[in-house]
Amino acid sequence: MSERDATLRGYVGYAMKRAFNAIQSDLNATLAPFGLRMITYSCLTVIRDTPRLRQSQLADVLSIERPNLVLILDELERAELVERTRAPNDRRAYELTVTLKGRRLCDRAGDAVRDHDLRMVAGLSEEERLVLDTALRRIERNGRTTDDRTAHSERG
Amino acid sequence: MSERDATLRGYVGYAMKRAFNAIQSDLNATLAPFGLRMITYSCLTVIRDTPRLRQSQLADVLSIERPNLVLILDELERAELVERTRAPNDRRAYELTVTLKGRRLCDRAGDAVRDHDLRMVAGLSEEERLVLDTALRRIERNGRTTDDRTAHSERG
DNA sequence: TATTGTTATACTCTATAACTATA
DNA sequence: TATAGTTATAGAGTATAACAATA
Repeated sequence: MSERDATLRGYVGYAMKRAFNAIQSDLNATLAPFGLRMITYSCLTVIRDTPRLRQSQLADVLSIERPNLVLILDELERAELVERTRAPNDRRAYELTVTLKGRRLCDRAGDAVRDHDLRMVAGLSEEERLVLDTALRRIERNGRTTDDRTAHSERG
Repeated sequence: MSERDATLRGYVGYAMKRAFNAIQSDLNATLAPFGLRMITYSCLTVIRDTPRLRQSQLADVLSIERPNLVLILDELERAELVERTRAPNDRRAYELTVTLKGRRLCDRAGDAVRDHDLRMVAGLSEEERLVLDTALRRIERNGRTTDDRTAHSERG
């Protein structure tokens, strides 16, 4: 049974896209009962873990553009999971905090997400999971270095 | 230096998203000089590799919806890389073929994509790359089985 | 009736420019 | 002048319903 995407299967990028689609789909199904999506769960978690986090810092951490974060935080605030409070020293900025309700939801959703994550790597040995994690970090890093290369060659 | 996304870093899915973003960004930069995107390159390659491929089959192979494929093929046909010809036995269907121009572009772009793919896994040993590939396939497969589970529980 | 390709449409995600209020 | 958050907007990518032609 020769697969029609045999050539593409030779690329790590193709396998990665298919694997990531599987994860994304299962994760969104996992989070839907909590009224969360991938990005809102990610924001909620980072805010809970980081005291006095500002919007621009959160955008940096999650590699999303500042304008796109605004609507996400509006959504979390409307759901009473997160609050924006003025920073005392800089009246331009907001400090982000989770509400009690937000903390509780984050905990419960976190359990579900951990289950989901384990489900996705089921059948892989502990060592294989370790190698996978190493490889993914390395690929992310390789991407940053080729970013630089591209930026330089575009400038000159 | 405690990272603010430490909790998220514990998930394979989070590492995968970041790694895939890096790949996607580098791949699109790689393909832009050829006038191609990830999806158009994928279509071009599968069509070149598969004689008498039909649109619905291509959509199945690449897991994209039939309506979305129409515009992609319009784009490839406008660029004179691919042709739609009526299937002799079934006048509803089209058979897809690459033109000579399409074949040549696919070859040249393929070289660039292979370079890109190797760049992304630079620093990983041959064994680590093998484990990575195994793991990604496994995750994709795990996603399909939880799809089934979801579908069943949704039905009853 | 079912299938192939198509149209129309809508929703999410992402990216950029320009604005406001502060610094 | 530069920065934090915001608004408006536009481009991808993705998903579904409904249609015409054909099986």
